[in-house]
Amino acid sequence: MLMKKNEEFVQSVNPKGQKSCDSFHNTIEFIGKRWMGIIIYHLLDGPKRFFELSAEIDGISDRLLTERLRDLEAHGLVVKNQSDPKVRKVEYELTPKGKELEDIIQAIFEWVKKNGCCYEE
Amino acid sequence: MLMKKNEEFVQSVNPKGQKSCDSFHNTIEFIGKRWMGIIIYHLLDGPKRFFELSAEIDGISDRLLTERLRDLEAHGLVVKNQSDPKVRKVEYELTPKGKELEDIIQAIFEWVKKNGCCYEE
DNA sequence: TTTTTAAGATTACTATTAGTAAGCTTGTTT
DNA sequence: AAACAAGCTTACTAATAGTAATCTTAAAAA
Repeated sequence: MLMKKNEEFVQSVNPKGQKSCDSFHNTIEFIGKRWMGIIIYHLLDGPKRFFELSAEIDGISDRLLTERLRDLEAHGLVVKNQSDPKVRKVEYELTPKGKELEDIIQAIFEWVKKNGCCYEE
Repeated sequence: MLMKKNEEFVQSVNPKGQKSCDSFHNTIEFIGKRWMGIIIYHLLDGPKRFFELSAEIDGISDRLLTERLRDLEAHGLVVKNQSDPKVRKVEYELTPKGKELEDIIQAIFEWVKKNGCCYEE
């Protein structure tokens, strides 16, 4: 599998026989949180205001948009820009680290392009 | 953003001004479900038995492993092989469609490699 | 000037999803 | 014959998500 392509990522095996891939695990679970991918996807366009994200992302609530943006901030993937605190203009922008998530989003796009949707309700 | 790289994916905008990207949305939410990525990652090694996945994936419960495998089956990403129904040997294997998820997993690996872990508790 | 509206949240509550633990069935090992 | 293992399923609790209402402050409208 991918380990062959990236020798650096050959996984060690712990005493229980489990692969130790905590940072991979943590990352995949973090960016896999509900709405996370879509938010990142929309931020790849450039900095956006809260209400813009809210309007563009169909179905997300203010509560979860706030929560996810705080998560992203806390992990250094997004910065919150509020030039003048007196003015209610807050912009959220991907950090360089956040922008590098584009490759992941791109890979998902490619998959969908080849394989179509995998999920319908 | 990525739309520039993939003209096919230029998004249309619906009357509410929302990007219409349902198959992308559905897919990202599906593969972003808790444990999904890790399960796919472990299946990229080749076909595996239930107890092997259970042992390799630190912290997953039988209940959710079953549930996720059923999800994956239902969406054609995994097939369940049980050569002889009298023998309790069940193997789960990625379909070609499932194997193509490797690029996504790979992209996450690359990100972690460059940027380190984004999440710790 | 008073009223209304909008941005960017927070709070309270319900519903859905995940985690924990036990149990079930059938075949194999001791 | 008893104990154990694979692959589930069930019942229950905890955590996360969804819905809706509310809040603050500033600017726009009346």
